[in-house]
Amino acid sequence: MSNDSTDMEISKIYDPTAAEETWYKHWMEKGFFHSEPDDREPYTIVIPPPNVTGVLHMGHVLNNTIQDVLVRRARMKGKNTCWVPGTDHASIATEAKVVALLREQGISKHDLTRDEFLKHAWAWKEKYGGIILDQIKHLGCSCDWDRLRFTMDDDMSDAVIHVFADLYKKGNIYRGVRMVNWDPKGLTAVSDEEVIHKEVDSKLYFVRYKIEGNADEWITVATTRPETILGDTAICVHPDDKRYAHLKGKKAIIPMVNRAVPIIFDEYVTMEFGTGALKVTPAHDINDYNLGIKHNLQVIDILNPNGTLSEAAGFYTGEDRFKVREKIAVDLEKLGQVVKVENIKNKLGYSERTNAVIEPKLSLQWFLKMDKVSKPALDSVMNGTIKLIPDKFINTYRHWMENVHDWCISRQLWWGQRIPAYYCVDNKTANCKEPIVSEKAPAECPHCKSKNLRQDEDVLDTWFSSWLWPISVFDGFKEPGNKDINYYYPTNDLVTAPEILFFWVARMIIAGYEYMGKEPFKNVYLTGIVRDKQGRKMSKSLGNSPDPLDLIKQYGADGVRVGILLCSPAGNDLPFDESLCEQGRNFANKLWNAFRLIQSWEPVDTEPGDVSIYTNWFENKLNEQVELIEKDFASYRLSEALMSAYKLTYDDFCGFYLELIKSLCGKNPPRKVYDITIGYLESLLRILHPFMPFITEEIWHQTKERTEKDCIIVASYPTAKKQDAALLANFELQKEYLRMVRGIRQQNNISPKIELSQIEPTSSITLTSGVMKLSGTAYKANADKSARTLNFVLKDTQYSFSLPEGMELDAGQEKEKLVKELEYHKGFLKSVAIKLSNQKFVANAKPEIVQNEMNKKADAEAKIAAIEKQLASLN
RNA sequence: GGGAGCUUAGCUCAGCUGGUUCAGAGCAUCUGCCUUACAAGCAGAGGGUCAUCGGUUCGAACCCGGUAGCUCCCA
Repeated sequence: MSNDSTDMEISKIYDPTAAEETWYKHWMEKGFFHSEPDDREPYTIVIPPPNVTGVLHMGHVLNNTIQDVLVRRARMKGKNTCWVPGTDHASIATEAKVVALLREQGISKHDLTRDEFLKHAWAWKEKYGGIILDQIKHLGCSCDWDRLRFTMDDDMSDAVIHVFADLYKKGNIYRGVRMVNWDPKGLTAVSDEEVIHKEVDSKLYFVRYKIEGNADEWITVATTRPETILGDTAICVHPDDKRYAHLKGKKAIIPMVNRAVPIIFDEYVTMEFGTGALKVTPAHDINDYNLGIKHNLQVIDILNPNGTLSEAAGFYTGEDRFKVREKIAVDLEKLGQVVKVENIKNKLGYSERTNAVIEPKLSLQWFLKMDKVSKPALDSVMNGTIKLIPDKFINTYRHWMENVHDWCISRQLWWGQRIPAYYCVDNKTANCKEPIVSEKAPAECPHCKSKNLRQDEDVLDTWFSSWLWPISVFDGFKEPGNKDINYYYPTNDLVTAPEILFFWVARMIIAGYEYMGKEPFKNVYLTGIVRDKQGRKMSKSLGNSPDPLDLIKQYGADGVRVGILLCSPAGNDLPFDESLCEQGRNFANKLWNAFRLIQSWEPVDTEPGDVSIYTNWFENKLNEQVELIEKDFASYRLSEALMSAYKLTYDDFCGFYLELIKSLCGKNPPRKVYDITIGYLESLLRILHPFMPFITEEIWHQTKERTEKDCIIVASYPTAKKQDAALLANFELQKEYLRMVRGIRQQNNISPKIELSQIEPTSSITLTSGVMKLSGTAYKANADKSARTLNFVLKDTQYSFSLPEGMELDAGQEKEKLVKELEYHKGFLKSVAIKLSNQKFVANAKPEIVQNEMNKKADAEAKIAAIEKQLASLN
C-alpha cells in the first residue's frame, strides 16, 4: 500500500456505477459463477424461469435478490454452488405477442402455416427473450450462465414429449370431452389455476317462459347471462319447492327459439336465489353440464370459439356475446318476457393471460390424472421432507392437494411442444379412432397400416414444461444418472411466489417423485408479493411499478437489494416504497465512509496498551452477531439477518468502535490496532457481501493489494467464536453512560466541547478511559460536594458533575424530574413486592423466575436509594 | 358458500416453551448540531389500553371462546 500521500482523494460519496460494471465482468471472467461437480458439498438453486415476454419488475428483483443472497453465502461457506438460470416459453403470452406484432405488419396468423408462424415466434424469442436475463445481471445475480436453459430448447422439449408419452403409457393421461375454461381472446382452453375470479357489477334478468299447453301460465327464471337462453335445454326447480310442484311433467317454451324443454326437479337448485327456478344450459355452465348428464339433457353449444354466437344459437349469429346480452334483453322486453332487471354483484372468471372473460365451454382436451401422482407430493410436504417457508403455506398446499382436479394440459396454440398424438385419417378399422401416442412420429397406423396420419394440432401447457425444470436442466431425462443430475439433484432451495405454489411448485414435486423418486428441492422459500403504497399488486398493466433499472441507476444495485430485503419477511406482502432503496444507498455510503476513515489512518509503531479492551470488545460483539445471523439464516429470516448486519456495521462498528479508536488515537493508531481494525472491516464486508456484492468487492480490493482471484465473492464466510458475555454486558453499561452524559448535555444545552467534571466516582462500574474521553467527562478529586451538580443514575450508581462555569441550574426542574423517576421506581417496586408476597406465585412459579423477581426488587431498591440521595443533595 | 391466515408505535415488521432485558427494531417525526469518515451525516427526544369483549391462570401481546375488520385460497 502506498497511500501515505495526503493528496490521494477518495470521493466522500460512494459511486456504485463503476464498481458494478467492473466487478460483474471480473466475476464472469474468472468463472466464479460456474459450477462443475466435484467432491465438495453442492448447493443448488434452479431459477424460476421468467417468461421470455417479461421485463424485470419488482417481483423479480425481490425473488432474484433472495436467491443471490442464498447462493453467495453458500459459496462463501465453501459449497459448490450452482444457480441455474433460464427462461420459460410462456405459450399463451408469447403467442399473443407474436400475433400482435404480425398484425402490426398486416399479417394474420391464419394466413401463415404453422411452420411459418413458428419461425416468426423464434425470431421474436431471439430478439426479446433475453432482455430479462440481462436485467438480472444488473442486480448482481451470480447465475451459472454457462448452464442457461430455455423450456423449448431441443433437449428440454424432448423431455416434455417423453414424459407425455410415458404418462400416457402409464394410463395417467387421457383425452376427453370436458367443460373447460375457454379463453375466447387467447382462443384456447386454460387450466383452473389460470382463471382469476373477480367480483363485478352485473344485472340479473328475470325472464318468464311460457308453460306449454297452458294459455297464460309462465315460469320465471333469473339469469345474468340472458344470451345463453338460446342454449337452454331445461328448467330446473327444487323438488321441495311448493310453488312449482304442479309443473311436474310439463314443458316450458324457450323464448325466441320456441323450443319446448322439460321442467326437471333437482336439489341442486337454491330455492332462495332469484325465483327458485333455474334455466339449464349444459353447454355453457359446469353445474348445468352436470345436471345435463344426470337428467340426460340435450346439449346446445351456442358459442363460437371467439366468443361470438354460433349457428346453433339461431339468432345473432356472429355477434359477440356481450353485445348479444344487451340486444336480447331489449328483444325479450319487446316480447313481454322480461319481468324485471336487478343489479347484483357476482363473481366472474377472467383469463390470467388475456384478461378475457372465461366462458365455460365443452371441448375435447387432454388431461393428466392427478389423484395417484399427487400422493407422494402431498406426503413429502406433510412429513417435512420438503419444507415450506413460511410454514403457514402447508395448510393451503394440503387443501389443494387433497382436492386436486385433473390437469387440462392441452392448449389450442402453436407456440409450445406439440402433443405427440397422431390420428389415422383413413379410419379403416374401428380401432383407428384411438390416438397413437408416440415420442417419434409413427410411420403408419398400427391398425389399418394407413400412412395417412395427422398429428394433434394442440400444444402442451407451458407448466407441462416447467414442472420438469429441476430435472431437465441437468439432462435428467436425456441421460438419466448422468454426473450433473446425480450431483445437483435434489436441489437445495427454491425461491418463488406463493401465487404459483400449485401452478408450478406442487407439480414439480409431483414430477420429482414420478421421475427421480426423490423430492426436487428441500426448501421452498415463498416470497411476498410486491405491492404499491395503495396495496395494489405491482403490475405492468397497472403501470404502478417503478422500473428496477432506473432504481439501480439511482440507488445502486446494492442499495436496491438492501431496500427490497430490509422489510420483506418470507411470505409477507411487501408494500414497496422507494425510500427503502434510499436507506440501502445511505447504508452503502456509510460503509464506504468507514472505509475512507480507516484508510486515512497512518499507523505508528507503538503498543496498543489500553486500546486493546476496545478491539477485544468488538471482536466479541462481532462473534455475537455472526452467531445471531447464522440463526436467522437457518430459519430463512433474511431481513432480520440483514438488519443485524446493518446494526453491527452502523451502530457498533461506526458509531461506537471507530469513534472510540478515533478519540483515543486520532489518525495514528498503533499498527496492531490498525491491522485488527482492517480485519474487522473485512469481516463486516464478508458478512455483508451476500446482500451487497458490489461495494463489498470494491472495498475488499481497496483495503490491500490482492491477486485477481483473491475476491470477496470466494472469501470465507466468518464463523462465530465463543463470546465473553460479561464483557459484552459491561460494555452495554459503558454505552449507557455515554448516552446519559449526552442526554444531560442536550437537556442543558452543553456543547460536547465543554468537559464535564465527574465529582463522585464510584466503583460500581469501571468506566473505561475511552468512554470517559468520548463522553467528554473526567474525574475530579476533592470536588465541592455542596455545590449544585448535574446528575443521573445509572444502574445503582449516582453520577454527579459540577456545573460548567457560568451555568445556572433550575433546581426546581431537576427536582421535579427526579421525583417523577422516583415515583416510577417505587411503583415498580410495589408491583414486584406484591408478586413476591403472593404465596401462590412463590409456590407455583419456577425457582429461577422467583429469583428474577428478587433481583428485580434489589435493583429497584438500590435505584430508589440512589435517587433519594440525589434528591437530598438538592435540598 | 367452504377453508386458512392476519390485526403490536405514523409506516414496515420482531416478539421462541405464558414470568427482569416484555412492550422492541428499522424507517418516518420532532429538537439541537456543517464536531476533520460520512448532512446519503452526528447527538438527543417523543410516540403503543398489543383490534375488541369474555374465559383459563398466582401471572396473558402470547393459551381458549365470541365479535369486528382485513388478506388469501378453494367452489
